[in-house]
Amino acid sequence: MKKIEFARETLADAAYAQIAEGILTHDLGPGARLLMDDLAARLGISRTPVREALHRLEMERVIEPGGRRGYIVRELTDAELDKQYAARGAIEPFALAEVARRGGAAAKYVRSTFEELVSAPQTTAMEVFLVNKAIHRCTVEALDNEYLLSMFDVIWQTAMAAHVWADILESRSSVDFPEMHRPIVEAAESGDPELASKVAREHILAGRGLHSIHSAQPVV
Amino acid sequence: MKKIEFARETLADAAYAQIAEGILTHDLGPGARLLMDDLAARLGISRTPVREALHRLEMERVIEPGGRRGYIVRELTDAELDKQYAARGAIEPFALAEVARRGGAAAKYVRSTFEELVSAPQTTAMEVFLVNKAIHRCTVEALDNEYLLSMFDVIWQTAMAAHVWADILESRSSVDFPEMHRPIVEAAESGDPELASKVAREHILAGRGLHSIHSAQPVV
DNA sequence: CCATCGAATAAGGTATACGGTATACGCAAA
DNA sequence: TTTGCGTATACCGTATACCTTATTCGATGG
Repeated sequence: MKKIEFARETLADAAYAQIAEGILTHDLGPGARLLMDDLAARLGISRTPVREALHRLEMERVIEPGGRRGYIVRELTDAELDKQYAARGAIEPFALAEVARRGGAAAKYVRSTFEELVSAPQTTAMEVFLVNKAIHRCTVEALDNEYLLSMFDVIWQTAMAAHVWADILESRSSVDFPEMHRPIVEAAESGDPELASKVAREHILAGRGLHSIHSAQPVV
Repeated sequence: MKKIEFARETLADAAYAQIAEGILTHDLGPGARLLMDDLAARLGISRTPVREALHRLEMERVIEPGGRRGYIVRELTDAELDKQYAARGAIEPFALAEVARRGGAAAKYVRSTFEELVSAPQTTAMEVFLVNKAIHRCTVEALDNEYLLSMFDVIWQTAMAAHVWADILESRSSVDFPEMHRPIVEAAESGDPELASKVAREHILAGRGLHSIHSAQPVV
């Protein structure tokens, strides 16, 4: 059941969602300049909520100030991807190990979330991104610690700007996303924190390798 | 030479700083209700920059929405302190271990930052907070990874609302803040990631214990 | 005294106007 | 052709007005 909460949604929230979607789907590609007046005209609303949405995206490091003229959609370099994956290394093994240590409800939560997500649609870049994020996020959610969640989100929000998700999708014939994550779930249920930490670290290392595979191909 | 950059400060930035200071110094105590119109009048500016500042503090979890009426300054419960310290456990041992692994410039940065901070003034709650934060933050800064830094800041920004820093200060006769952190620096220089991780974890555990000591005293 | 209803008020989201600053453009002089 | 200067324009931060919604308050009736 999906609770209807759109009565609480502000124009700023809607603007944020629209701009974020544009970034993820390449409508607003890397390096694109976002001017609040233009976006306001395009979205048919005033500048105020657009300004808020842009500030939020800035805080999430999805965009960066473009001098005196608006914002620029950030493009993640290889070096920055390395940093993202290093940061993932700080939190995801920690979280998975803790889930394994606790077992019980925490592990069950990871399992049930995974089973729901296995059959979720993954035909667009956005869907791939959201499912991947959700699978990893559930291992942190299971710990019921808002700080850990925010730390996770710090990384994954910016990952939105990593257009490599669409690129990985292009080579999907060689990548089975749900099955790649099954070891995560099994580790969560293992009761062995050391094993869980190891599985998470290896998964992250392998994930970074997927990006490398793409980078090795010529850009047309 | 200090570059003059105050021309870049907006009223929203100034409002943020003022409100944050009020929260840390108890002028705006826990549970206090912040209404943007009141604050605007008090600060002598319009609602717009105040609104921005409040949103920023909200995102940093220093304040939370108070239903339809403004924001409430959050008070950290014991349970939430536990979560903060757990989250610290994810990132600070990771960072210190990495500094130890790298050694060289990273370890030197931690040492030099520490030596600067040892003699920094620590007579007010704010000063104690800032120095403590800076010492721990430098172990993350040394890694030059903005994601790790943001993860660190996610925890420590909210810690601003932890008024226990002033309380710990009251019992300072039994706490030597700089010396408490010297093992951190030595671990950074040790070249031993496992040792560094252990030192960080123990330091965090001991730090949580300081809060407990306070909580055990009657509240007058 | 308590419950209900309508009006007033409080508070915030949004639209729009104003002003400041940086940048771009056009023109004249060297 | 290049450089410098003045003007116009672009863009954003801020102030203020307007509108909506929720809450509070006061009056009335049972």
